[in-house]
Amino acid sequence: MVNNDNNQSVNPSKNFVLPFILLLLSRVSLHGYELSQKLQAFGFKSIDQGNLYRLLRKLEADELVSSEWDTTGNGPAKRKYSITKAGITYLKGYANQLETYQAMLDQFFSMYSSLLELYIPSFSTRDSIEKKRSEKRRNDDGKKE
Amino acid sequence: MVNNDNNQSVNPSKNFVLPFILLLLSRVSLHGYELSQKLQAFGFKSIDQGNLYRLLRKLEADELVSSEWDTTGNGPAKRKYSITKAGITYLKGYANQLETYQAMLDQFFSMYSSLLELYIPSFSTRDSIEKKRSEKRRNDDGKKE
DNA sequence: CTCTATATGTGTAAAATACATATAGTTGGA
DNA sequence: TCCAACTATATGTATTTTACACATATAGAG
Repeated sequence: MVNNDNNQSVNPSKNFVLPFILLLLSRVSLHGYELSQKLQAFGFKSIDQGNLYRLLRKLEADELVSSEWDTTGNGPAKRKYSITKAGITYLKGYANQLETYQAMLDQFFSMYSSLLELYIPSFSTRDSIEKKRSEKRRNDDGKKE
Repeated sequence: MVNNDNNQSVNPSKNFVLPFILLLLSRVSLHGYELSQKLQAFGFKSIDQGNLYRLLRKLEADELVSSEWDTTGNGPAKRKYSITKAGITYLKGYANQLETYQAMLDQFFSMYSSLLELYIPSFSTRDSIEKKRSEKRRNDDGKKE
């Protein structure tokens, strides 16, 4: 059922990996094990193989993705997953939720940074990370204009 | 026990509200119901009253916060919570985790935006929000320099 | 017969959530 | 003054979901 209601709370932990899967599939069709690799690149360290395949089957049952067998190439047939129109709609909805969540994190770190600056002596690690982030933002902005 | 190990995964859902509580208390001591209100302002829509007080008691048992009775003012005595040194340390650790998470969200939206631009016709809402965010970032960066 | 790839069963612990109930002091009105 | 309503904190309990882990199964390709 994958949570098709509108009661998504501010906490995105209900299948957090799901929007990333849909996002990846929205760009290009992928097999299960390819997805597993891409998700690791996203920062998901340990995706259980069995649970990933199970989730994909559920997504297909919910018609958020579709699949067809890919018999080209070596080895056994691979199930190639693609996103559906409903999947894109769902992805959009999930993205809106994540946006709220991202805003909360921004707010958190805004307060957190000033806290460190004011009250806590040694915060070099956090400071350097925040600096990197600012630089990345400038680059991102630059690309857009 | 509040999760004092180092096995925090990339998914921050284990008591997501907790770092926000610690952050709020790191600035000023607060009563339970004040916290409840501030958390709502942060974006937490529904904090169960009983569970919040229960969490605060647990945080005190774990010595991440301390409390004393505040008998000034009207109404019954209020328990005034303050963060402890261990609480600040814990907050720092949690902030590092949230940072990883924030980076994932940034990556997500970076891909998501370009996806919308390339493949999906009407995305004005999302676009305007992303524009606002970019502007905010520029302002934030400006303040730092 | 081993490797790759997909698939499903099962169990457990933690987490999220909800609702009920309890205690006790404060306040305002009949 | 008594009582009801309100504020504030506190704890019990139940349910469902989530996360995670591990085992096992099928089946084609080489």
